[in-house]
Amino acid sequence: MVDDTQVRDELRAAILRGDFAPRQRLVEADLCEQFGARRFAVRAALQDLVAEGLVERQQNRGARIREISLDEAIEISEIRRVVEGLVAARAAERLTAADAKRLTGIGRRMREAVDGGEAAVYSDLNAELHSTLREIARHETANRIVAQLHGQMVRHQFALSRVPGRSAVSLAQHEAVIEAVVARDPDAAEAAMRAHITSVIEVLRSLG
Amino acid sequence: MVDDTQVRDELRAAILRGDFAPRQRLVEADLCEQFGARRFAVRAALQDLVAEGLVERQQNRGARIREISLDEAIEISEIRRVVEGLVAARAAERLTAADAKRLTGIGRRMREAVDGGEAAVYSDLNAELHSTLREIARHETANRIVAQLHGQMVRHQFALSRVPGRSAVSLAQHEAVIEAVVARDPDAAEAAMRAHITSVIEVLRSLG
DNA sequence: CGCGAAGCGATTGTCAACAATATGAGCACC
DNA sequence: GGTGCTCATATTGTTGACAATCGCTTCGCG
Repeated sequence: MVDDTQVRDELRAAILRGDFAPRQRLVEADLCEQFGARRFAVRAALQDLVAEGLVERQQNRGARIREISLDEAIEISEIRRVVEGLVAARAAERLTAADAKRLTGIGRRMREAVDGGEAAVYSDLNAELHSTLREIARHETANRIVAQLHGQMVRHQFALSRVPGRSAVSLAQHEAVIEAVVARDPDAAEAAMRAHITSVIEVLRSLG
Repeated sequence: MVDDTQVRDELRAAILRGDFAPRQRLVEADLCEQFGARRFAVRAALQDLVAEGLVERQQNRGARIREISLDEAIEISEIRRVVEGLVAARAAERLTAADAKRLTGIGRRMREAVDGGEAAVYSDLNAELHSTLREIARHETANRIVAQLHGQMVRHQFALSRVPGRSAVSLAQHEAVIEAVVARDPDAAEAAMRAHITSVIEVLRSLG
């Protein structure tokens, strides 16, 4: 059976993968064919993705991929700065010995990836670090918000990763975050995470 | 004609007004009658409110008012602490002379309300202060998130306002926020707002 | 009397057809 | 050649009807 949450998840994955261009129209009939679903399910999926901020709808003109401007990407990053700061602080408070091992392992692999010039690997580790911190922090509300905002940023995230020399700067900041969390110092962890995302915001500004 | 956004807005208003109890079932047919709408529109409205976190749905068992536990209310307040901190800082940066006048006016009326023992008036002014700051900050993303989280908190907010001696403590904190914003000091404004919401969180914890 | 199966009413989930609307092409007219 | 109008077409919005499912009651059987 074709579950409507399945259509929603597949469509979201396709959007995050970059299968659709910003402002591209999402014609319901086409999506039905693409996902082998009924129009009813597609419609429900679209409504959900509107709520997630990935899709926008206009009365009688259907749905299209929402375009996130650079200004909005900066706003989103400003929120992420404070919310992920909270996540980092809380991870520092709740850290177990096993968590510490995981984090230092990610840090080591990050350094290896940067030294080896493996940009794609580093990008994956970046995602892994942030999501591991969220896992450690166990803050459901924060996780939901960060996940949603992250989804809206995918396209800009890609642009970020292509800025030359970015990974070296980013690596040092990530190591500072890991160090503070492993030291179980919430204030330092929050400050380090905020410093990291502040630098992301500065790069975004420089792209304007 | 009965617009489905209209049903959604009315239903949301009813929930925020406290017309429904937590965990109360929302039977589609009843809502149709109550709002004079078709089931189609009610269904779409419910789906939107699920996304807003006010309603929850279970397969084949329909929708009910989502109950927000005290723990979750604390989590939500932790997010609000950092996001409204950002809003306050940004309001301090963007403040105009007219804005300053509005804020000091709200502060003066707050003090009068507390001195006069008018709890309801003070509660309204509280909401007005926070929303005025959001207006001044003009941070769309933050506003959306705060509005959503605030909606989920209504019931607990009510409990808060009934804590004896709360308004005197709260007044001083609000005045500190206003003072810092009017002084155009972003860091002080953020700190003052965080201190304010920290105290809200402590009261919530004490209720557990 | 206890227990499980079957039936029932209430409610939600799904559908295919129909209505309403926007968009763009073709045409008359200036 | 340009401009505004009309109409065809593609697409979305809405409907009432029907199917599926749930929780509960009742009934049969040991």
